[in-house]
Amino acid sequence: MKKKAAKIKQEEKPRSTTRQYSFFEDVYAVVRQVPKGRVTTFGAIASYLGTKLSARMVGWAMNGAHTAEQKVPAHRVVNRNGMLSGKAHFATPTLMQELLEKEKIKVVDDTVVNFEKLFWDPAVALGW
DNA sequence: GCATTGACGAAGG
DNA sequence: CCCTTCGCCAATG
Repeated sequence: MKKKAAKIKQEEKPRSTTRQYSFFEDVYAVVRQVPKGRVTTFGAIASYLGTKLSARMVGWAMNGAHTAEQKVPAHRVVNRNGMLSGKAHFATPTLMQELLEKEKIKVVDDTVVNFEKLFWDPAVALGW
């Protein structure tokens, strides 16, 4: 992977509007690294990127995920409850769940079963 | 350029 | 325990 968000923390980026993608790429990079059969949360990603206080931005980044050139396994990203909060943003309301089930992840009532066990923390997996 | 919104999250009522 | 409010920051109207 050419792009990595491994050491964004030390990156001192200007808050200029010139960023355009920096933030988004970081999110995509992390999400793409989520192992199959695992899930992560907006908060975990946000925290890893150093913007834990604004998990919403991660959501926004995901909003543009479908326009990303490279696929982004957005279905592996759920909210802190393990709920498929973004399922409504997929092509079909059931697509997200189907993709997860394809990875052996059980989904009941729009929530990932054994979410705590399947939770993949980028801060830990990628090395904080 | 101000107001509203949003795939979140934590706290308060 | 359910619902509302607030914070965060970028995008959009």
